Amino acid sequence: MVSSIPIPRDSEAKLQHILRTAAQVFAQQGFAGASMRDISRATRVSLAGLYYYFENKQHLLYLIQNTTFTFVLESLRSRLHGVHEPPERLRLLVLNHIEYFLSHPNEMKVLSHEEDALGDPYGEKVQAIKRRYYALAREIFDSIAAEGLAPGIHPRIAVLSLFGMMNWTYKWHKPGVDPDAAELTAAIVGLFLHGVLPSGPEPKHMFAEGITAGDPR
Amino acid sequence: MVSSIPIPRDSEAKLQHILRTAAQVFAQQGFAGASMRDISRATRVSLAGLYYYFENKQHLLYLIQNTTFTFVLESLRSRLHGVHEPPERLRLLVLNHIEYFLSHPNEMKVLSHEEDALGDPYGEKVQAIKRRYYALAREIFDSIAAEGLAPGIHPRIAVLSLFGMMNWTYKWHKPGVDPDAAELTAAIVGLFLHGVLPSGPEPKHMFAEGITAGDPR
DNA sequence: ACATTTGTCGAACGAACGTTCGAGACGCCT
DNA sequence: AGGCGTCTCGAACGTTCGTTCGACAAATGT
Repeated sequence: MVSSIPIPRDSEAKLQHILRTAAQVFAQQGFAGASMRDISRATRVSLAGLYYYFENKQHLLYLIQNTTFTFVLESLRSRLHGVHEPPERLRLLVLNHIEYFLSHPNEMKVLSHEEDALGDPYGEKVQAIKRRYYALAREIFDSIAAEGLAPGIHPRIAVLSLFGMMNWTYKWHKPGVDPDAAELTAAIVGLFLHGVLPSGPEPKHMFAEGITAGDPR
Repeated sequence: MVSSIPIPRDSEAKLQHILRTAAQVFAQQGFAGASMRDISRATRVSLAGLYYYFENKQHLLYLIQNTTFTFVLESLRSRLHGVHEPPERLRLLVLNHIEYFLSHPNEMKVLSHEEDALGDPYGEKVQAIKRRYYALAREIFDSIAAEGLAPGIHPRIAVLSLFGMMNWTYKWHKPGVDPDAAELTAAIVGLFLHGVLPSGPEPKHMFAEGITAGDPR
């Protein structure tokens, strides 16, 4: 199903309308699976008219990915400004990511799902932003790790696993059923820092091998 | 790049050859982005000849997903047989998943990436296996949670985050550079159960072993 | 008033798509 | 030898693909 918002007159606004709608189509059908005619139909812009706003189909995908990724990255930067406590910076990273994911699911799905779909005039530019984003996350993680890290944790694996948790949400999160951004952020940060097991001051009896808990059914 | 293994004579073996090679093509170009002619070229089977082995393109994708998923699920079942300690069962779940991921990256990428690409004669069947797989994971998690859980953890989110960590690996894991299945499994299980921060009685001065792991990238 | 820029689109292009058809080659039974 | 499944494929079908072209209306500048 496709939105039927009246098309704005202004040109810049119309481009934004096309990007939003195209993101929806790409999210539903995939980049290769969606045709320019599908996008023409969804946007109510004629097939030829679309090419006034971008050079070709790949360029359209690039515009979606670039504006989305740039916004997420800049939004994170501004949120981090003036915050120096490493755990809070981590929380802001996850919150920023998840909030955008839940409020712009189409764009984020396109960003996650069509990572390799972009050829190499455009592909390299998106990769560059991605690397800056990862580097920032890695920086935040390292400053947390400086205060002490669980033994045997590779930083690279830890950070990529965190991205795995965050980016996978688009496959399962149902708005209204699953928790909202704040709660989901708390869950993921908690899981990432402390895991699912209680790690408090009293570890009770560390799990002895022999214990067989009752089968849940 | 595409393999050039001599084509086997036996028919069942040739089907397997087609499934393996097609998985490679789908992994590289996506399901919608790969044409039957691409698969014909990669398998060295004529375009028309392919249709002796399956009804249409969707059916081909179904065969790949179904055989892969069935194998992973059955392989896990047999590994779990006779093992009753919840933590070890969790470890086997992750190990089985990661091992198959690293040894059959094309098939697993197709499984993760083309989840919705299947129309509804076939789609429902794959979904059914996926639900059984998730239910098994959820069962294992619940038996772990029965021994005590960190406060504020939703079981559904925890399990899906675990899948997120595991399934995201296909986006970043480089064989020979990143850790092998055993090590990656240990990292993910550790992360999932205890998080990245040192748990237990001594919160500080844990300068442990993970320090040298420079990020190759 | 007029020339120019900015948007918009119907119609068409050649190429590529998934699928089908009929014919033929091969091995195996009687 | 002859018939019969099994397997293979060149050639073609109709459809859809991304993209281009030229025409044209409305706004803008002078």
